Amino acid sequence: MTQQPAAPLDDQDFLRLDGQICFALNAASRAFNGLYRVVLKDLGLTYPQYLVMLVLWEHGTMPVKQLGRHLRLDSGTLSPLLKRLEAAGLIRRERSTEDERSVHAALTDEGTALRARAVEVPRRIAAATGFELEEIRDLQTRLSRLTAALDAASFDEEPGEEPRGGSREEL
Amino acid sequence: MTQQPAAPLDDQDFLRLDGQICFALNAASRAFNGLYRVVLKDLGLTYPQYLVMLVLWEHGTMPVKQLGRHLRLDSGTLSPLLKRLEAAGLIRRERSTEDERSVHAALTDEGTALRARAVEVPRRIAAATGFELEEIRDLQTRLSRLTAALDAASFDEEPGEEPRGGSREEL
DNA sequence: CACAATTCAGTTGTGCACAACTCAATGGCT
DNA sequence: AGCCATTGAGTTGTGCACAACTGAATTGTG
Repeated sequence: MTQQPAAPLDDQDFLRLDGQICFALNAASRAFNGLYRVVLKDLGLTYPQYLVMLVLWEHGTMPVKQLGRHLRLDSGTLSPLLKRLEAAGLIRRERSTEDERSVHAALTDEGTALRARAVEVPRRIAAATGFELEEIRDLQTRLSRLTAALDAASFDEEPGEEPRGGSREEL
Repeated sequence: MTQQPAAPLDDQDFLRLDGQICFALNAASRAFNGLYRVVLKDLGLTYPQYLVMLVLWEHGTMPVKQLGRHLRLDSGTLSPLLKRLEAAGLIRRERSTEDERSVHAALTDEGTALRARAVEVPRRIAAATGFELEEIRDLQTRLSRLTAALDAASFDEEPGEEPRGGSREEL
């Protein structure tokens, strides 16, 4: 758009460009969040809580650790979030008997029942955005590649970190 | 990937797909944030603070309101953020004399000087991700379109909200 | 001019993200 | 068996996002 064919980019251009892509991704994420906030209000869920419920609806009872791998969240985020879901009566948390360090998140009847009302969420989102399935798929693929690249990059930039278990499951 | 040519998607598929795109965008945003966190640590800036500084470096002194339009943030987010930037000595905040409701954010000498160290940030990010300029541009365009669509959608979904000034400036 | 509506920054309260930490349970190693 | 590093969940503290609100300054209208 503003780029002339033969004009080399200077520092100012790079900073401006950097701001643009940062901003675009940030804004898209927040805009998405905002739309879901509106749609999910009926269900009494926040966006991250919805993501947790989606995983549980699909996979059933699951230890917190594994939930964290799926959603790429650590216990510092999940613990209070799950506590709120439990307070809302949607899940139960029970210590594993075979490994008492582990806590399993399980759907309550109420949590299971909520799924019936959640099935309309994707429709409402899709209808609101007017996006084609293919378009969504394509964007998702690009974002996943971006995430993978950024992960690897963060890892390299980190001075001396421990390997942090590379066997992440893809959702 | 898992989609068969002739198989119609049922509710479960839609929920799973919804989880995937939500998750992908969320994860990408956080991964980006994480990489910037590492790179920006040297400058003593967080990612949103960096975005604010980028705007000020490019445009100079600017009222909080306008900053909010650029970054799509309201005073509830900007006020404490700017207070921290002021505490760090990077900006000054001064009430406008012509309109005492308005507060202008201005760079201090220290804030201006920080730009010299910030010019390497985009290079480090670019080097870390290995992305081509064109690829970044393309993604940015898609995300901007997505944001615009989501904005319009949120607006339509909102039961009865006030117009909320539609003259947003594009960064 | 007076008064009501609007605008702007700031505050409060809730929830998420993440680093750094605690603590108990576990598993490997001698 | 005894010791110690590791693992898993949770807590604490900081910062961001956003809704709802406050209060002061300004603007519009009669």
